Amino acid sequence: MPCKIDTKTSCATLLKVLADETRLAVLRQLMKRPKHVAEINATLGIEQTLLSHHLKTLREAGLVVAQRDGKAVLYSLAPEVEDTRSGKAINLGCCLVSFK
Amino acid sequence: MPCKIDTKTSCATLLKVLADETRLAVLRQLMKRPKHVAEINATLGIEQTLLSHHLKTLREAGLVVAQRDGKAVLYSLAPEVEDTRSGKAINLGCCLVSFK
DNA sequence: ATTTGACTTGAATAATCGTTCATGTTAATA
DNA sequence: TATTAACATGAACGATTATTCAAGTCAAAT
Repeated sequence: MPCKIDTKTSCATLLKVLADETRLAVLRQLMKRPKHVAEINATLGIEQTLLSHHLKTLREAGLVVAQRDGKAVLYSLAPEVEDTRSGKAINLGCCLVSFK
Repeated sequence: MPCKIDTKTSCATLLKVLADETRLAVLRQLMKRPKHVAEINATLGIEQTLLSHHLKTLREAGLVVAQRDGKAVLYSLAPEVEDTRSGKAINLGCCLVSFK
């Protein structure tokens, strides 16, 4: 499935991806720096398979990108949604969600 | 049910309220000015009873406030979430959602 | 006092989403 | 090349959420 950040994708659809405790926590971590799955999960403490599903949701929405790093996978915030100014916000195109 | 904008309410819970096409459309209208239910629905074209349910959700989340006006009801953006600077954003406490 | 207009509410159903479990993939190591 | 570590996927199930339908409230007009 392609990236959801295009002209067709509604703002509500993208906000829905953001509107989850786990996924928000992941994004907040990746706003600081790229991390491996295990590292992300260290502070979450949920089942790895569940995190994997959430990461897929984030990927398909175009909010994060994954790249293999040995037998691990490194996740980072997608460049398209990165807020270069503050580094504390996520740019969904339709709206900007800024955290404190 | 009380207002959901308090310290206990998670950001995800509030974002979930925002993450709906209809509710977003309503908020965008109310960011401009207060409106009656019928006026809100004029541009939405959904069943009135359905809009009423969405308005309830917005009310319970503390995003909008309602006041009777004759036999109509006037809705406005809740003062707590209003962004006094831009007038184009919604302040959820945990984060600020700004539109273009 | 009844009717009408403008909305709200509750209950039932339909649709979507999150979680779990079993299995699959990929890359390094033995 | 078999094994293990790190992660992904698909299907099934349970929990939430959206939508509809029927009934109810409240204020103004008749």
